[in-house]
Amino acid sequence: MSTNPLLKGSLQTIILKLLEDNDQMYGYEITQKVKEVSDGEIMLTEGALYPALHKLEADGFLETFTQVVDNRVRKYYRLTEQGGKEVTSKLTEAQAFIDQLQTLLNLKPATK
Amino acid sequence: MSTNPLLKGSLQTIILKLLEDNDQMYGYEITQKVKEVSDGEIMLTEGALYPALHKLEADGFLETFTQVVDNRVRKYYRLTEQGGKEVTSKLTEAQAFIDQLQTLLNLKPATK
DNA sequence: TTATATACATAATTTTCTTATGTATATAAA
DNA sequence: TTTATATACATAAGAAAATTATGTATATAA
Repeated sequence: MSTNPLLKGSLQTIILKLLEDNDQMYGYEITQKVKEVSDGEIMLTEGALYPALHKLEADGFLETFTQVVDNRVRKYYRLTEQGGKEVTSKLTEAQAFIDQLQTLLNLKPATK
Repeated sequence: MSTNPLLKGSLQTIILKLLEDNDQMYGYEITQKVKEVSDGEIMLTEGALYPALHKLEADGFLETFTQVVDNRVRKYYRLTEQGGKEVTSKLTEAQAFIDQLQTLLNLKPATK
């Protein structure tokens, strides 16, 4: 439960980037990966994750296939070609945002 | 206009930080300052700004007073003591968020 | 048998924006 | 002179994107 209001807006970008690095992932795996990489600080809630995945699929950025493992269904997501382009675009946007925010908040790391 | 979905959640922090640096500011002045510092890339809309200011005041972080300049009313905002503490808290949170996001998106500047 | 982990999903609600609209004065341009 | 732009506030309608709460179902550890 990230309780961090600043997470708003960055979820799609995080999902797309993970799928660029990992080729194919299923929802639960994404939550665990984010938890792991963020040292437990960012916990994706299902109520945010699944609708976000569905929207990215509806927008044509992700495609899916299912697989049964241990009698449980996993729904895997993979980037489409359009999704691949979208990652680049979203990452550029994210970098610009971070730069602007750091400038506005005076959080720029000292230039060396 | 900023159209940047990543701005979501950072507006309050931006306002509080500006008021930490500038002692007292009025709404329109804040929009111009943000525009200036961000090289015109971030345009605060009134529909976002004024409700945010009102909420920060209702939460006890800001206090107000009005002044008439050239027959036009300006509503100035200033940090309360509680607001002063809130800035520190929000900035810490913002820094943590930026760090996590950069890690997740592999945007960390190379460590030297 | 009970709690926790794995795995999906949706509904109700809240927060926080965008867009549109409204009021009003000052000043520069046509 | 009247029209556009800038200054200055505000709110309402609607959309986007979360949180919180539920719900279903299986596997495994206590």
